[in-house]
Amino acid sequence: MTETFGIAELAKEFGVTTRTVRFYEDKGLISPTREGQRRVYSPRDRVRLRLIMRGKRLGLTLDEIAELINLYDVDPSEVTQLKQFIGVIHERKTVLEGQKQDIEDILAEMNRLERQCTQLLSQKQNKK
Amino acid sequence: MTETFGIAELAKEFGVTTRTVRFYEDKGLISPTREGQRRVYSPRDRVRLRLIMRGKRLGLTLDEIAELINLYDVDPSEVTQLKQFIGVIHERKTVLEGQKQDIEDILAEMNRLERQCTQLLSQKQNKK
DNA sequence: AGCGAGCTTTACGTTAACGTAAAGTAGCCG
DNA sequence: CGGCTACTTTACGTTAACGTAAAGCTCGCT
Repeated sequence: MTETFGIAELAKEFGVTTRTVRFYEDKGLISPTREGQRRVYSPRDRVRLRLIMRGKRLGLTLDEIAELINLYDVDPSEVTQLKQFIGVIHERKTVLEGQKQDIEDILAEMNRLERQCTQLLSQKQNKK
Repeated sequence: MTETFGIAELAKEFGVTTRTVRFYEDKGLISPTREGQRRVYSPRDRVRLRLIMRGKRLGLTLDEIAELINLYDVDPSEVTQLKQFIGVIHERKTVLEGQKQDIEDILAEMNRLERQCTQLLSQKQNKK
């Protein structure tokens, strides 16, 4: 028998409210089982939550996150599906590489600004 | 005299509506001058718009983007401000490096999935 | 003078992603 | 049994980031 989790437990682990976790269920992002009326989450649900959080850190909408997550559940027996799948992956990769470039640009600028500042600061410190 | 731009011109260039451009002005992100009643945008406004778009691609809110943009306008004469400034830069860098890591993780997975798919696909192609 | 194109302000509408409050249930503890 | 705690459903509220519609200026053309 595999480990299970309660809703409060998972919410705390990921730093969100239980409302949020239920909301993601409404949106079809996770599908916990029930034990009586209570929700019971599997390790798989937990992995999905982790993926959701990662997506959110990147500014994806829940719909986009759903599309990404569901990639893992594609049936690899149909050739047309496989081709579509590869197409989607390509699109996603393009966007992500753009984002990565954006980040590297900003990081470079930040580093430049930082150097400039520390230098200015040490100048002032010395003069005094 | 330096180049100027109309609102429709800039909107088209960045793929947004004029409403959006005016909205950013309301939020204090850009401050075009007026020529009679009409808005006139400088190259500086254009640069800011470019920065805004980059921020949006990274999933930042307009408030966060404003904070970032205003970093460029800090007065470098006050030591306390400089120190604060360096602090903000540090925070930003941490977040960005996290995002970058997220992206690299997903990209790695995408590549794995892609290889797996193309391989599956060529197998099916050969068997037929 | 009339008119259309392009701009303006004003203001109400919309969507996503939850927050928050109300009211009910199920299990355990003294 | 009463009460607490943790969960549940239902439903209305909120914020960000615009969309969209209405009504009015101004310039240039015919």
